[in-house]
Amino acid sequence: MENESVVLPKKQEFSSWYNEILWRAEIMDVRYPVKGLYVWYPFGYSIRRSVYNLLRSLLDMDHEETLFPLLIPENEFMKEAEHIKGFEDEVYWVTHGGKTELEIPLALRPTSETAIYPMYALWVRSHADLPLKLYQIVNTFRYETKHTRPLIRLREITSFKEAHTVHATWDDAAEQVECAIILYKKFYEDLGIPLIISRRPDWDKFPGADYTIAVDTIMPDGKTLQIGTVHHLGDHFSKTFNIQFEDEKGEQKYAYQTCYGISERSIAAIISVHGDDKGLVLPPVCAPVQVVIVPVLIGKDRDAVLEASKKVFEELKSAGIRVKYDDREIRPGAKYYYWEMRGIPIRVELGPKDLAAGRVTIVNRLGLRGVIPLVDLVPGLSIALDNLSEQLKVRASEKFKSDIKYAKNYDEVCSFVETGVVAVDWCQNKDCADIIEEKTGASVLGTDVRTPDISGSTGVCIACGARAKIAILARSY
RNA sequence: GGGGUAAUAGGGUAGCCUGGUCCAUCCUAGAGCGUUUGGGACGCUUUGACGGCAGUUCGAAUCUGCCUUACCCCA
Repeated sequence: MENESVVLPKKQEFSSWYNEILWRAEIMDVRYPVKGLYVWYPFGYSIRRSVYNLLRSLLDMDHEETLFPLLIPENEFMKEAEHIKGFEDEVYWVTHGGKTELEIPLALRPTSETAIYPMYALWVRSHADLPLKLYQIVNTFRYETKHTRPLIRLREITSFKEAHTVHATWDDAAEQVECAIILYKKFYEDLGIPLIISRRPDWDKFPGADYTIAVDTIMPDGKTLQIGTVHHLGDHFSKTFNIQFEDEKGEQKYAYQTCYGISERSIAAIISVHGDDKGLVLPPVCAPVQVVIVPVLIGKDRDAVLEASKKVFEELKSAGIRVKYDDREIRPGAKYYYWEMRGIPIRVELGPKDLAAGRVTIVNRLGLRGVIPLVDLVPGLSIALDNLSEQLKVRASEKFKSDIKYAKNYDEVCSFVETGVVAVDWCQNKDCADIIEEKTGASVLGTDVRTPDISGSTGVCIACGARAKIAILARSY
């Protein structure tokens, strides 16, 4: 019989499952004595590192990495009116140096536009300097007043990847927005996370942006999680920060900008989308350990098994597979549970029977068993890893599709929204959105939805009957 | 934004009203020893807590105030 205390809550009880898995799989320790700040365990941090390596490798094709200061002087921070309005309630201020009150208070960046753009004003001189595409991976601070949650709603976002680009024309910037979306699509596709890509309604766009495109995924409880945003900033910031360039004709012009970000919510998405009742499930691409070797040590073949396991380890390691050799003095079964909780994609078992047969037994994280002859070790495991990646992707996308439904009337909206995401026809009018949000308890995520195939649209606003477009309605984190 | 409830070992609880043998308990974790080992082994020994700061008192986990944090309800 399974002891209840060692079993994870079922994934259906998402909230307790999530909190429990964070410490059982050693991702985050939530006991740090400041609200909304959490500690990365080394294992969690190693996941973070491999996820961000992937993100870096995608960005590095077309961007350069940089690093700006954490502190932003009040006068710079206060320059862009819309931007301030969006953030002023959640900024931490540094007001003292030691006991001396600072002449100009310093903000802990809630995001870095106002840190970066004064420098961009110095760096951008001519059209030859454009486009400028930089990014940084930093911590940011927001004084969240509600319900903080590890990796999801934080007072210190520890892993904010923010890119900031500058272009000569509005259209060039718009094109960059599309490039960023493609980049994020690729990133999440590699991680097997399905996306809703949509344009945020005007009242929900980034403070100071022309428009915002967001990528969301669906959590196990049917709520959406925003896991990336791309903003077209127009020339709002270039005018306030005086980012000008000389064009081919020698005229001074204001530049157009974009910015786009991804945070550790991407890791919350990996945990939540792929995880199951047994624990974490990591796609091979971001698993800090892709293969764990568990020697099965019994009786007299002990030394031979140990030696063979070590050889397997060396072979996989030199083939570039991230592999772990677990030779702890505990029973093999305990190791199986241990590594399943931590989401390791493939377990290699090697015992006396395997040794005699010249093979290893492999079990992937979804429970698929097989054997690989020792002579085929590396190619065999590469295939097994690829298969698992594919299996995860398919599983996630099937669940995702079943979570989105088109609703043709209020009754359907109200019932569908309890468990998932709803597509409705909406006329784009704020008044109608207020009515819809009021009646359903969900909010408008966005329009111009690109990802899911939604059929059945009537083209008529569910609230007022005017001409309408599909909008996505959801409860969200 | 408004209201409520709570905080005891790594986690879960009892004790609090009625201040005083309080060495409390269950699970887990850590240390040590022995027997084990193809899906979470077992036995014995041992470690570990009253959220923080003040106050009342001979004496505070227990009473009072403030702070912090968490959870629930309402807008």
